[in-house]
Amino acid sequence: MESNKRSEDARPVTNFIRQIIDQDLTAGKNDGKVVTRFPPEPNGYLHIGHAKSICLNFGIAEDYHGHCHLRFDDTNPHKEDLAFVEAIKRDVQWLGFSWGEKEFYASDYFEPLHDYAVELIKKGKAYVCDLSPEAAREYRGTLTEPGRDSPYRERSVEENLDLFDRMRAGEFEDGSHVLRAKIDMASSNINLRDPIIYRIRHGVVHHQTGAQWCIYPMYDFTHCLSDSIEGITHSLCTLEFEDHRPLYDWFLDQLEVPCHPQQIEFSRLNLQYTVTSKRKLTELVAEGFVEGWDDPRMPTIAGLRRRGVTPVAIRDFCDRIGITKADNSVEMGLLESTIREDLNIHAPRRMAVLRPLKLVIENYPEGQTEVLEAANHPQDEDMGWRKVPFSREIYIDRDDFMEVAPNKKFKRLVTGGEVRLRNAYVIRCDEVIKNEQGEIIELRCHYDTATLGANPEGRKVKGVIHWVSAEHAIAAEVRLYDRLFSHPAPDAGKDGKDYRDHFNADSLCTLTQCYLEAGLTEAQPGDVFQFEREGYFCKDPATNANDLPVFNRTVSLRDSWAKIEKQSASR
RNA sequence: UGGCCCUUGGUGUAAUGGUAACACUACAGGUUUUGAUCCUGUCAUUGGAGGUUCGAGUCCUCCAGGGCCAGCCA
Repeated sequence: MESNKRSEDARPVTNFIRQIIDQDLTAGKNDGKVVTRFPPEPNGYLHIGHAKSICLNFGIAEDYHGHCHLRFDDTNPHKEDLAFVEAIKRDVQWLGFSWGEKEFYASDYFEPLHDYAVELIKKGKAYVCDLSPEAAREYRGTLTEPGRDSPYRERSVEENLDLFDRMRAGEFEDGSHVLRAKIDMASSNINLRDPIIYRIRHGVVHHQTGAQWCIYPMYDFTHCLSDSIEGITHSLCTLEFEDHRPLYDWFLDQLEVPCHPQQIEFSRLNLQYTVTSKRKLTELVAEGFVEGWDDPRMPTIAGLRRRGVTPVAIRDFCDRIGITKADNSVEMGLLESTIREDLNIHAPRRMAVLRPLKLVIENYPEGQTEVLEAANHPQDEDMGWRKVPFSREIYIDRDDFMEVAPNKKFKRLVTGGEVRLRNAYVIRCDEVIKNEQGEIIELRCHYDTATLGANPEGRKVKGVIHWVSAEHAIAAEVRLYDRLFSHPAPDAGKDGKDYRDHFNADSLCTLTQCYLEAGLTEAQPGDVFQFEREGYFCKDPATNANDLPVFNRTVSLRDSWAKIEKQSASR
């Protein structure tokens, strides 16, 4: 069983929110209880930015022996879907968090919410407004000019009660009436300029409440009251809700509520070369830039899972990025680093040739097969050993051979040179066979029989390359992924460009003629291996058009040779 | 030209008036049957200017830069 606890020597995770909670606890606030909530709207899949919030909320609940509620913020049936509810639950669970019995829906509270609205009306703090959306916008004013009072602002309590009843009863059309809080049309905070708390929505079937309602409460009204009803102590949300906090507090101050949770805001995650906006991810799916929400290029939890990223890596990543109020731009390298760290420890090693080049060992007997032993992990004996067939004809990667070494640092196979075949023998290349176009199609080599598990005498062989036996290898498709966008901040919106303009057309590279070590036949969907010298690869749930197994590259190995090549190329 | 918020190495964070710490990246070495892993070392006087203080990344003032807000979205 994998532990989701941080290692002993790691410094404990702390942040300004945990410090506030610590202070609240010492002050004896909330009877010493800590209750948080993760409140997704079921209108899309969860992404890495949500993971930050999930780890924060569930992490705090765990560490303070409290609870974290999973609450679906389902007040806008127009955009929401039961399929998203299910996907969200699967993803939170997969990340390793459990909400137990604490699964809620804002729609569970539609009746009490309605009663709170009535209470507000009775207190003269809310009114039904007949202004059209366009007129309302005009009355609202701008950032620099105050708004004007609605002509319907001074309706009597009785009239408001009657009108609100009739809104609920379905007497009015969409957009014709709204219920608004009566606060201050001149406030410098636009959220306080008599915000709408109920709107009319006919003809939509809500995934939880069906056709029961034709009026739906707005976020600001719903959220604070849902928090209060559930006894949330700390309501953690992202920075864009900072301006809403006065409204959050206003509703709770006006109404007879069970408790007054504290809203605390933190900055959302910005991850370079991708987008963490549900709207944009929705568009990428809808417009066919990717194959779905779980496309391995997507920063969604489902995409990362299909890519082979583990929950441990994601949680570690969330620990490392921290929680602050500062705008941030996290490098993809940090995520990759946490992925590699986890996979390096846990992924069994295999050999796979992605761009095959045939190699014949001339002094190896035809028809002979030898079964060699290979360690599943070079540093972890407990992961055991496997058997790898070796024969006269093998495949190596095209990149591992050059007729002439480009520089003295090149350690792979060259004409007349020697190299170690990983887990096998040292070979020497004697001859290069080319086709009519001059392309290398085959290598003729000799092997040194004395070099299995032993170094050759009198000489040093520096290079080690991987291989597979041609006769025994299994054919497969391998998909290599690169960053989704070619710009570190694709959604910055500067220079008049749309994030779509930065889409990386080379984000998917499909290799259809790969050969894998025979034992990989038994790989199950979701299994992750290290293909030595290449990277980490995850077996995809599906096969390709030719019914071949598919492996997705989770992340490449760190590649210092590529750096050397790049440096010498730029010189 | 309104209100709210933010600013510590390339990046993300820590330091809660007392020697600027950690991780990632980068660079330089070492080990290695993965150019991986692992190990060692190097890289910031905290946006700017004043002020308070024995002492300021931390407190105060001003300035600069950045973010968010004018959905019947959340």
